[in-house]
Amino acid sequence: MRVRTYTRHMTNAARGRPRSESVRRSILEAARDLIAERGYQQLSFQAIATRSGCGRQTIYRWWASKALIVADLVLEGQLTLPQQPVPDTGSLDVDLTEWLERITASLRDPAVAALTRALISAASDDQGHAQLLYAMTTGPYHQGLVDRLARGQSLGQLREAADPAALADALIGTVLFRTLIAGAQPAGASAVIRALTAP
Amino acid sequence: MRVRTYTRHMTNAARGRPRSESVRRSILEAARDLIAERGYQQLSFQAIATRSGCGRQTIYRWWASKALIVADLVLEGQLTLPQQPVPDTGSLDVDLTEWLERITASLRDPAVAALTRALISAASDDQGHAQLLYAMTTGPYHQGLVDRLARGQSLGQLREAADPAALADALIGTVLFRTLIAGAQPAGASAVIRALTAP
Amino acid sequence: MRVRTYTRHMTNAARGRPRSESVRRSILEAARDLIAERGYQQLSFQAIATRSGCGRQTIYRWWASKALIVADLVLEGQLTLPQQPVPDTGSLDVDLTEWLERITASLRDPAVAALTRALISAASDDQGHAQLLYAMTTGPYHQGLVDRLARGQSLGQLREAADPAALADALIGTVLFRTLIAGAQPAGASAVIRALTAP
Amino acid sequence: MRVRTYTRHMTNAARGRPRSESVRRSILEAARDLIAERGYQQLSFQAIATRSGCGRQTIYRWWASKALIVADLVLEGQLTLPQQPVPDTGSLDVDLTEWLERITASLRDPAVAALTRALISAASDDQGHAQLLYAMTTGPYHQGLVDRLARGQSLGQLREAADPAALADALIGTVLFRTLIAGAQPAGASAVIRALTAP
DNA sequence: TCCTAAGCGAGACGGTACGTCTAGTCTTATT
DNA sequence: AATAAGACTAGACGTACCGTCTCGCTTAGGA
Repeated sequence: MRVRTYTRHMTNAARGRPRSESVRRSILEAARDLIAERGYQQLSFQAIATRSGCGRQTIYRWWASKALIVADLVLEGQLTLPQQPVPDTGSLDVDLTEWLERITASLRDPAVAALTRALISAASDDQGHAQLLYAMTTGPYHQGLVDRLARGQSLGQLREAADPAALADALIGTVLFRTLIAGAQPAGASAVIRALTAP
Repeated sequence: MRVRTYTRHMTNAARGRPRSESVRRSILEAARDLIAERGYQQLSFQAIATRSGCGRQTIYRWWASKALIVADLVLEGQLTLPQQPVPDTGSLDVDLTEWLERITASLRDPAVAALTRALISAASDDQGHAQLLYAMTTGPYHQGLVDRLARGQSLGQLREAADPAALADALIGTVLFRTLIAGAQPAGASAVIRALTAP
Repeated sequence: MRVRTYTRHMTNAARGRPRSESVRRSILEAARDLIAERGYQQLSFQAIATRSGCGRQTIYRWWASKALIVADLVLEGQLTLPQQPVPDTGSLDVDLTEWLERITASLRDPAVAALTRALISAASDDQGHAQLLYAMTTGPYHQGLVDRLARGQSLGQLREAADPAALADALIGTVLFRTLIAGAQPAGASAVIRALTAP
Repeated sequence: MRVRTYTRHMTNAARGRPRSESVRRSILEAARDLIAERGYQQLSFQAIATRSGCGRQTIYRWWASKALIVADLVLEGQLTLPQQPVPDTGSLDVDLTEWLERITASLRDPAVAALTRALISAASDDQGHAQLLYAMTTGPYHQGLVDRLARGQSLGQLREAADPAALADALIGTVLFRTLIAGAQPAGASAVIRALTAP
């Protein structure tokens, strides 16, 4: 991920023609669109170059693999599970179910599903960056979930033995796995919520 | 998967040289070994043919895609999460934790991890066969988990509101997702178990 | 040069799809035309494939380098100095001058010049095949010249000390060098002839 | 070849930073060494820049093509057939044979052969500058040969009908052609000498 | 002493071609 | 027919150069 840009900052030399920001954006946009249209597996450097109108070498110069392009898409915020804030109506049960519904609704959009699936493929593809990509994918709403679970726990809506961070991970994992890989409704997550929050 | 073989049975004509079973097995074995060694993404028809010593066309004749070869590997029982029976010592908490430990232990074997990851990639790759591949992957131990959860529930070790089938799905999903994609320890699953089974 | 075809003959197995003669010819024709149009240096596997309508790999399968394609063009007789028989009117002086004139006339055709220059470039380029290419280039008329010189010598029109084979080489070398590399009229060759044959 | 420098003289403005003579020399030296090591075909602007430590643009600024760099190498005297004076012992036959031996001996040095071959390639490559490059290559010893031949002719060691200039050209052409392109011993030239100078 | 013009190292950019690999399809002889 | 063999078109891979284009820095007059 822009390791070279980082190096530049280190040496603060800034020699030579500066990197073109517009080219960088057009590459990321082309990659995003191609993933949405045909999926991560079909994505190729060639196709990105053709679509974005740049030379193939320009992509190789900045990204070592498809997985790292996907990582940059995440950093750009162009590729995440939609940022769904967890509501707080006072009832943990109701709020988690509502959040779950919103997440699954947005995953019904083929483009969003394709982009998220790309993240999973990228992580599965490239074990060296798996944790990075995983953190990028789940990070944004992990914290929101943890906070909401902890608030519910302090009100006695979640038993003491439950670890909010672990539960948040399990909920996200279950949703993504069921929805994107199994291609099924994430009924399990909803049931888990009920099992956890039942009095 | 072997659609043509099926057609044969229908028309019961069976003219010409019969399909070679030994070739079929050597192809599947070659595919299995190549997945274990280099992963699903790197798997190619070419490499399978070379390794198994058959002609490339023979593979194309019987399998339309890499994903369907993986499906056959599952049918052959050469490619699944290891068949871990859920123990029953009387304590649901202890038994689930034990099962979880065994599963994660077997996933630490790189070959097993690669084969399982291949199933996930194949399902993610080929949406048309996603549910089939998903069922093949999780089927073997899904039922065992459901049974054990139901027994615990009847003994009051799991609250009434929890649906054993949904919980089984969530546990499996969480384990696979965390272990294979995130490349992390499936701490979440363990915590979920504690949260669910705490008195 | 068609080493693999030769191997085929050796093992006389002839398994698999046989090589397409029409493709082979279209490749050689495309190469010949491209050399005539743009020169040997500009010739590329890419361009040959595009022009002949074949896949690039097909060319790599049969020829390891541009130089060897040129060698095959020679074997095909599509690429030589034009086959000019040395006349025999009885006067060595007159006949050699006549032959020289015909050769230089045909080299004034840009296509012929380009093809012959390609042979020289190929030999200069690829030291490993230099002698082969040289023999291919000069072979066809070398013998004719030697014969004519020997006949003249036996009639006393060429001094005894002159070696016909060496003189033939020198004449050809001088013509090609002057015409193709220096881009000048091969006045030298004509003068050498006069010097040699003067009484 | 340094067209811009010439322009400078015309406008006698000479503003801005003057051309660096040290950079110019390091570029020519790098080109010379690379030709000696890997040949003219493999020579690239890129490699010259890397080896000489200058920017690529600096080379493009002053030379339009590889062939013109070679031309400058000749002007610098860094790239010619070795300057072999033609001896004069009184016997034309002996002297020419001696000269021929020296020339071929120096061409046995791979670096000298590579540099000379580069000149031929450059001339063959770039028809626009062919005569220039040819003149640069042969010029230095052409005159020496002509002089020696004329002296021999005046002593009756060479028949009257022979044109010294044309014979010099033929000798040089034969040597270069046989040695550098055919990769063979220039036996022909030696035989031509004997044929010409025999009583 | 500043200003302006040009040379220079560096390196990004759109390209073309390389040589290799794989995908699918096809055409042989053999089994 | 199925099989091994392998040629064929197609196209992606990652690399190397091409020729062009900015950049910041340097080095010289001339103002």
